[in-house]
Amino acid sequence: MLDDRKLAVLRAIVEDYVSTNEPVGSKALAERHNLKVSPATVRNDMAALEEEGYITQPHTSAGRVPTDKGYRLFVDRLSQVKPLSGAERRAIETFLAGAVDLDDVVTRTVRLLAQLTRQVAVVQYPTLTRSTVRHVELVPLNDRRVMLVLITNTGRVEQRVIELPEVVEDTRIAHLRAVLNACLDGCGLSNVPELVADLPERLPLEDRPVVATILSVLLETLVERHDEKIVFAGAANLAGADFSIGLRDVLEALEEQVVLMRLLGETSADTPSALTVRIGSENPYLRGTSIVATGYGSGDNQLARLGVLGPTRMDYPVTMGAVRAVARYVSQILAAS
Amino acid sequence: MLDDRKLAVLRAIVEDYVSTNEPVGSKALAERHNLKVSPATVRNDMAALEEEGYITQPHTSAGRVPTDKGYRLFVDRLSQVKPLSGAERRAIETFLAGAVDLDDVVTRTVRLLAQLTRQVAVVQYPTLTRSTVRHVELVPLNDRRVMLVLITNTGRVEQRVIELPEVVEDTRIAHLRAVLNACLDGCGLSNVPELVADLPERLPLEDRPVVATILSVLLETLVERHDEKIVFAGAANLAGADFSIGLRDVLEALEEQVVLMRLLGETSADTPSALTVRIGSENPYLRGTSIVATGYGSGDNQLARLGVLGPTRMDYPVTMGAVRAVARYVSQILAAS
DNA sequence: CTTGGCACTCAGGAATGCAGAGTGCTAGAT
DNA sequence: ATCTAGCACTCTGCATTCCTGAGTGCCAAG
Repeated sequence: MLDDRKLAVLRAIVEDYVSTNEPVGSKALAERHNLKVSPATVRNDMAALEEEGYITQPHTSAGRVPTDKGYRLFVDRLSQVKPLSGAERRAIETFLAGAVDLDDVVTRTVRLLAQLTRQVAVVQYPTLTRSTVRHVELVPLNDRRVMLVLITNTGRVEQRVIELPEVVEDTRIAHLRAVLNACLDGCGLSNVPELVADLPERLPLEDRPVVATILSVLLETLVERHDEKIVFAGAANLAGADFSIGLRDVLEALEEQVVLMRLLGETSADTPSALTVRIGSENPYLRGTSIVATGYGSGDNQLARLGVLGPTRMDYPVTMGAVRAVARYVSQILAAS
Repeated sequence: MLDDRKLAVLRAIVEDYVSTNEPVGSKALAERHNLKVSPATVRNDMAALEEEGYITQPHTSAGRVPTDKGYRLFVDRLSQVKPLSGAERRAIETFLAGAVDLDDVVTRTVRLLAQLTRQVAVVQYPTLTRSTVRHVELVPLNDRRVMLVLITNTGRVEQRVIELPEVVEDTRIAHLRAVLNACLDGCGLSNVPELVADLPERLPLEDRPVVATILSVLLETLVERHDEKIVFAGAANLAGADFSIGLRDVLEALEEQVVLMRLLGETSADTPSALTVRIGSENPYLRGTSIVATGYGSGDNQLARLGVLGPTRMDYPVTMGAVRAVARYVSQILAAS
């Protein structure tokens, strides 16, 4: 049904439309991409492509525009991910290498990606699930309150203020800290609940209420925060773009962590580092936008996801190249620290 | 030059224009605000106001629109800050009370303010300058690296990974931690530089390179980060509004911490909790927008600033009320913790 | 000082008329 | 069987024109 030339025509339409933002007609197409056939022939092919739903015309006697289905075919079969230039690679490397802590890595990454793609970049904070406890710290604030600080091997720091059920002197706190660290140091976060389950029973009776309070906060910290945090940058890039839906809706979605999480999607279990591309209506949460995302993290230790969001009319090869490259570099940085 | 009626006319023009977004004419004005004079009289007053530069007409034979100078007079002399409703107050209180840590307080505050004002809200993280050291923690990561964690009495946690110049065993680290805490615990952050100045000299010779490294990072953390962090929310509210400058410029400014800081402005030394209103061209960094900001923090311990940014055509009394109320509540919350 | 009257101005919408790009179809060429 | 050329047709976008209504400024009278 779709011979090689028709595919070439589709590819040409996508490329031209993406770069010019104007419906592309048969004549211009035949000229610009030396297809060696006449506009009339191209028109026939276009009619066939339209019949199949790959392209459409905004109105009679206008050029053609790719549909979501057309972009999908383009991404799957007609395009190649475009690698970054050497200069870009070096820029990424030096920019990310300057980060001082995890927060900084994430912030720099998201800005970098936004600048590179000229779209909105989204980065999820590394999940705690797969990381391990590096240190647990209890800091007395006054005699009824302590601050719990949890440090992971990925450099993430979680903090919570805990109201104690009774007055506790600093020496007892110091002792509890030692107990906690002995119990948890180096353990995977996902194992923490079982590891601390019988902890109260192994301690003197008078410590149990305090320990119970502390543990409940600790567990809460783990489950509540474990992959919620997510940031974006490059909203300014939305200003020019035109979405089928309102700009307002897009901005609202960006500020809603939950929606943003859904947009980035799940890392598929088998191929976590594969690029996911969701085009227009394929995306149930924010139609009219496209998303290019991928997991990051070193090897089998997938940490979280990052990607970009933009209009359906997007330069997919370039965007995919940038997302993939940034994911690799940030994985590398995180693995090193 | 400006008698009472002329001022009343100006107030009416501002109020009508803000609510309708259309140039307001003499006839509509005389009707809606029972001024008890005829449109012709109003016209004369308008001519005078225009002469003085308080209002202007977009084109001949259109109604009048306030100028920046007009808004300024309105804010200074013709309007009263509008307090929030009881329901709003309760909503603020419960929403902010649910915060679990400083990060959460700031995040909730900025969202709340955005929702309340339907503008873009901006909140600066509490400054370290006036806060005191609650605890310094050194966590060994491996034999050449430690993580420095600095906890302040405002609940803020700063973290840095430090590369040590030589291999250092954990016991030495523990000792250094004790020394640092003995030296700094409870001290104001601004005093830290002088307090640690002679620290290397008071330690055995072999510890000095390590201590020097740690201290340099510590000092860096203090100066670099001390009031840089700033967040915003409610960008979606920009979608409808029309600025004299491009939407893109506004979004870009919002993502630029430095610009944002400038926009919020300095807390004036004498009246730190006063509302600052900067209107349109009064604002050198982002003309065409207005900013309503104030300091927050309890009593004489001013922590930082917060405010909102919106189009010049803004409901100042309501916005000012919301900003003031939120600043008070967040001050209260922070003072309690 | 206020008011009513009046002529004047101008933005914005509706109607009109092009010009150009692009299409679909058909008949002929390869 | 496929490609090509030609032609009539359709439709947007743009400029032009016209008209209406809101709003003004000025003046003379109350």
